[in-house]
Amino acid sequence: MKHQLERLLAAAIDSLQEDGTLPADLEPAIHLERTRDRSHGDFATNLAMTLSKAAKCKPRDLADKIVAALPANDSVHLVEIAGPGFINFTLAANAWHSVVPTVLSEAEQYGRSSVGMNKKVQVEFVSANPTGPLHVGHGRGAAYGATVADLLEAVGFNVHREYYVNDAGRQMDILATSVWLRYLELGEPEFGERFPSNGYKGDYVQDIAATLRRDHGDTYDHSLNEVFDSIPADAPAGGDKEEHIDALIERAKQLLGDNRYRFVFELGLNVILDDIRDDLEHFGVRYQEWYSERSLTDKGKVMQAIEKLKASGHLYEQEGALWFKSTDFGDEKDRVVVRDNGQTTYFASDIAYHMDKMERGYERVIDVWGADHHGYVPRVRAALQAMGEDAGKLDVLLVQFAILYRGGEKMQMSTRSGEFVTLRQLRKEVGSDAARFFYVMRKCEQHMDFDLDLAKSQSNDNPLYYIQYAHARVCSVMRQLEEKGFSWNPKQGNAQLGKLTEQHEQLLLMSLSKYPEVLESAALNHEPHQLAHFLRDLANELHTYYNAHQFIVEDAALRDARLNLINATRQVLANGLQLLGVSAPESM
RNA sequence: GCGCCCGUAGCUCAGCUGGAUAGAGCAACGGCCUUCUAAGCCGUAGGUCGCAGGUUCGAAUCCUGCCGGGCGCGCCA
Repeated sequence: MKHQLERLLAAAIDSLQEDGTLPADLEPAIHLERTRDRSHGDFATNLAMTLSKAAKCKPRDLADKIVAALPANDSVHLVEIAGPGFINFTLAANAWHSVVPTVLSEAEQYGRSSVGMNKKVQVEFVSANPTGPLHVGHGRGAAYGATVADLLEAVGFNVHREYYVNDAGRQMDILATSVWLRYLELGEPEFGERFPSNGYKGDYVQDIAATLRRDHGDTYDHSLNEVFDSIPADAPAGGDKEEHIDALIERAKQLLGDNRYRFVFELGLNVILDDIRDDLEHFGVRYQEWYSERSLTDKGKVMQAIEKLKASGHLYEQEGALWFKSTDFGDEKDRVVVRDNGQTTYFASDIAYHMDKMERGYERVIDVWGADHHGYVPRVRAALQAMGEDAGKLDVLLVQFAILYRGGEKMQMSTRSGEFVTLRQLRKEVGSDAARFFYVMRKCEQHMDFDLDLAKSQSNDNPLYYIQYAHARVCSVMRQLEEKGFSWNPKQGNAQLGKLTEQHEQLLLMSLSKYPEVLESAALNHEPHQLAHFLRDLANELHTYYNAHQFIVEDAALRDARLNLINATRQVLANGLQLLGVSAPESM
C-alpha cells in the first residue's frame, strides 16, 4: 500500500524533472508517512516542503504541481494539499480490503520481506564469561540480541547468531582455582575458612566441586600446608587481593600439574557452559555457532593479528610491553596487546576475533554488548581500521543494564560474590514469555528498572497477556462458531469484504497493512520495541472491535467477512509474537 | 576531570530519524457482563517535553552551554 504510493510519487517527481520544474540531478528521498490524525488522510508526504528550495517556488505551489503530475490510480480516493504544503492521500475504502486475503494466504510468511537481499549478517550476543550462570543482566542482552537476529532474518538477511566463549584468561583460572578449593574443603572443612574473598563464591562452584569429589575421590587432594604454605589465608586488610588470588592460581597449577589442573579447569568450563546453553535454549535463544576464544590462540589467529598490525606500523614497544597506537584512529589512549610478561591481552584476542569476523565475509557485523563496555568500542574500531578493514561494517549495540529491585531495594549483582538473580530464576518466577517480552519492550539504550515483585505480582497486568488474550479470543470465537453449528467460508469471506464498513474494521485493516512496514523498521533500526508496541496497539483494536460488534451473526456474508478479518488479525498477532520469542496461546 | 547513555502525565514508557492539536499503559475517578472469555470495552482527569540560548517555514527531535541521574575511563576479562 505504502510502496504503491511511493511509486506514484516517484513517477510524479520524474516528470517534474523532465519538464524542468525540478533540477534533473536531484535524487529526492521520498518520505511518506502514515498520518497521526485521520483528518489528514491516510498517508502524507512533506516532499513539497523539502523540495521547494530546489524548485525555487513556494511549497504549496510545488505541491500543486506534484499533485497534477501524479498518475491516476484506482486505490487513491482523494489527494489534498494541507497546512504549509503537506500532500495528503486518502485511499479508497476497498483499497484496504486486499490486505485480508493477502494475510490469509501468506499466513506465517505475511510481513516477511526480502529487503535484506540475503546479505550475510552476524549477530554476536550474550557472550558472558563462562564463570557462572547467566543473571538477569545477561537476560536482557539475550532477549534483545535474539529478537534483533530474528527480525533481520524476517526481512531477508542471512543471519549468523554467535556466542563468543571467553574460555581463556584469568577469570577462568580464578574459576578453576575456586572449584579446586571448594573440592579441598569437602575433604577438609578448614579449607573453607581459607577461601579467598574474591574467588567465585556461588553455590554452583560447590556443586561442581562435589561432582569432582564424587567421580574422582581424592585424586586432587592436597594438604592445607601444601596449598597455603607461604600464602596467607586471605589478603591482609588493605592488601592486594588480585595478587593474592593470582598466587593461589599459581599454586594450583604447580601442585596439580598440567594435566590435573587442565581437568579441573575443563570440568568447570563445561559444566557452566552446558548450563548456559540449556538456560538459553529454554529462553528460546539459539545459536549457529559457539566460538571459542581459545581456538583463536590455538589457530594462531592472535599472533596473525598482531603481525598484521605490526606490519602496518601501528605497534610500538614501551616499558617491555607491546602497544597498539589506537590514538591514531581516535581512541583516547593507546592500548597494550602484549604484556611485559609476554602474555597477550584480552584485547589482542578481540582484535583477532573481529579480524576473523571480517574474513568470514559478513556484510554487517553486529555486536550486542552491555553498556558498561562502551569505552571499548573506539579501540575495536581503531584496530579494524588499522588492519585496513571497513569499520563501518561493525555495529555495536549497547544494551543498558537492567537494574533489579526486590522489595523496593536495589539488588547488588556480582558474579563473584554469588549474590545475583539468575536468568533461570527469573524464568521460573515470571515465565519465559513475560521475561522475553518485558526485556524488549524498551529500546536498548533506555535504562531499565526490573522490579521482581512487580513482575510477579502484576503478571496479569503485563502487556503481554493483553496481546496473548487477543489471540486467544479469536481462537475462542472460532470454537464457539462450531459449537453453534456455523462454519467459516474464507473464500466467501474474501468476496464479501465490502461488508466491512465499520470504523473499527477500517482501523484493523489499516493496522494489518502496516505490519510489514513495522517489521522492516524494527529490523533495520534494531528496535524490537517497535514491534512490541505495534502488537499492543493491534490487540487493543481487536479488543475494541470485539466489544463493539458481534462476529457470529446470522448474515452469512457479513459473518464470513468478519471472520476473515479477525483471523487475519490473529495471524498477524501470532507472527509478531513468534518473532518476539513468545507463545501465542489458543486459550487462556 | 574526560567520554558514552538517559531526562516527556503521579509511576513505567512511546513519539515513525525535523512535521500538523505531544500519545499509550499502570495508578485515580465514573460507566458497561441473561449476548462470541470482563485477563476486556467506553468515558473523565492529568504536560512550561530538565533549564537557557541558537539553527528554519516548523524543534520533544539538530547545535552550544548549564542542571540532575546512570555507566565507563587497568600491562583485568
